[in-house]
Amino acid sequence: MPTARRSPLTRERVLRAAVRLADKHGLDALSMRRLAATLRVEAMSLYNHVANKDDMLDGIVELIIGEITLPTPGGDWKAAMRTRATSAYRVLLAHPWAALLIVSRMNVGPNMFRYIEATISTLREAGLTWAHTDRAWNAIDSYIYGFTLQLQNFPVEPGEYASAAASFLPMLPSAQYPVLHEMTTLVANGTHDGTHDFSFGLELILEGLDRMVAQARR
Amino acid sequence: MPTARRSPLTRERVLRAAVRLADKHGLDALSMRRLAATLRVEAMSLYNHVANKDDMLDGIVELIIGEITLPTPGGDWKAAMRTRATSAYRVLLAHPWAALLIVSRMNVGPNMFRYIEATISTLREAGLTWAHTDRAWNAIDSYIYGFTLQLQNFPVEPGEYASAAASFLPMLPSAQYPVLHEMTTLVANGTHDGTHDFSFGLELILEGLDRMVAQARR
DNA sequence: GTGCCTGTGCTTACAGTGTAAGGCCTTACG
DNA sequence: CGTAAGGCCTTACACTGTAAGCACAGGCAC
Repeated sequence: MPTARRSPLTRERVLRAAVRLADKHGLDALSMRRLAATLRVEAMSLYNHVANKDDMLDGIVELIIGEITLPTPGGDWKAAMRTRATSAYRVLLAHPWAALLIVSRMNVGPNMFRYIEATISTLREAGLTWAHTDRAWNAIDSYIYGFTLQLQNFPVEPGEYASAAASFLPMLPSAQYPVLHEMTTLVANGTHDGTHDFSFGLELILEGLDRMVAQARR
Repeated sequence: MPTARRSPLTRERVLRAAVRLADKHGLDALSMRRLAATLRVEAMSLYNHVANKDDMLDGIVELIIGEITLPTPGGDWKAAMRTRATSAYRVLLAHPWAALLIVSRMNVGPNMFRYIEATISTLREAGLTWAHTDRAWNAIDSYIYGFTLQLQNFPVEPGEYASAAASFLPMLPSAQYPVLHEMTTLVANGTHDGTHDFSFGLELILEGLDRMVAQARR
């Protein structure tokens, strides 16, 4: 008698389920037992498809790196890098666990390599030296990851900045923190919106690089 | 008969021991039981001085934030921000667990508030609007944390970049990753050192802000 | 002194973690 | 049909954070 056959586990299915679980319930909820449960399987069965938990985490990072739009070398390098950065930013927001994993482990995989290759070849074709390419790539990524992490760590929904600021004010006596107090008051007022702006710092960096390129051409 | 009295536990002593333990053996080794052991005490005794592990982690972040040199408002704002950034960078390197903790939790405490106050008042006195102050502060910190995390995550000691690059080369066939392959070859050669450079991106951001200030003055 | 309260450190216990070791059962192939 | 391989399972272990409650000390009021 054919028992109700479930489709067999694969590395792919395990990783996709892991991404779904982390997206929905956060990185802390992503334990081997819980992940197994979502696949209607016992924890140890996962180990037939991933070497261990670290391998699984590496796998889901690789998966979502593949979601980032690659910059295309050869055209407008600034636009390409902007596209890349905002795409990465969007992907990191869609998978709020990802930025932390990326910055806390070594990521080596085809998707990551493709991502790097597209990035540095774009910068090279823009006319940057090897040294500048390396540093530019690093500066942009530092900003992307740092910005995203700070944003996600900030436990206030956009649209609630004013009310959150108001509730923070009592902790910030103006005698000790005059400027911080004033800024918080302005946010509570609605005079200053206080929202984070990803493109601000990104453009600062891109424009700085642009000047470098222009200078090198002269 | 007076038993050998050990000095009593305090929050201060607990937190300092936690910093020492994390510095020496990493964040993963910082468990309540191990921390208690270094103080010759049982794990549960710690809970008389910290509310729980999260509270303890918040405490050690506050402690090391206090180690950062504050920027002094009023003088050369760019130099002040540079000093602040490099001091923060050095502190984060001295406590390799810190950056990850900072970007993965809300930090509220007097040291953190003082740090923010000094930062934004310096930027305000430089002539930036509230909006620009907020964004500038955020951009700089994003870069600091992102850069540090990427650096610490990169498991190669400075001085071993060349040999590490050489051992990576086989993973990077030039057919698929021509530019990445070439850059890695140059690092293996010693032609390009491949080291990370904190000040590169920092100066990009500071110069961008400088131009904003100049433009606003006109 | 006695009684009491408070605070500090301890023991025990529980639910949850990653994963090593090994057993069973289905499938594929000779 | 017999055998081998592999996927999934159970069991077990060492470790985690921390709740509950005990033991004992010091300080205070009387």
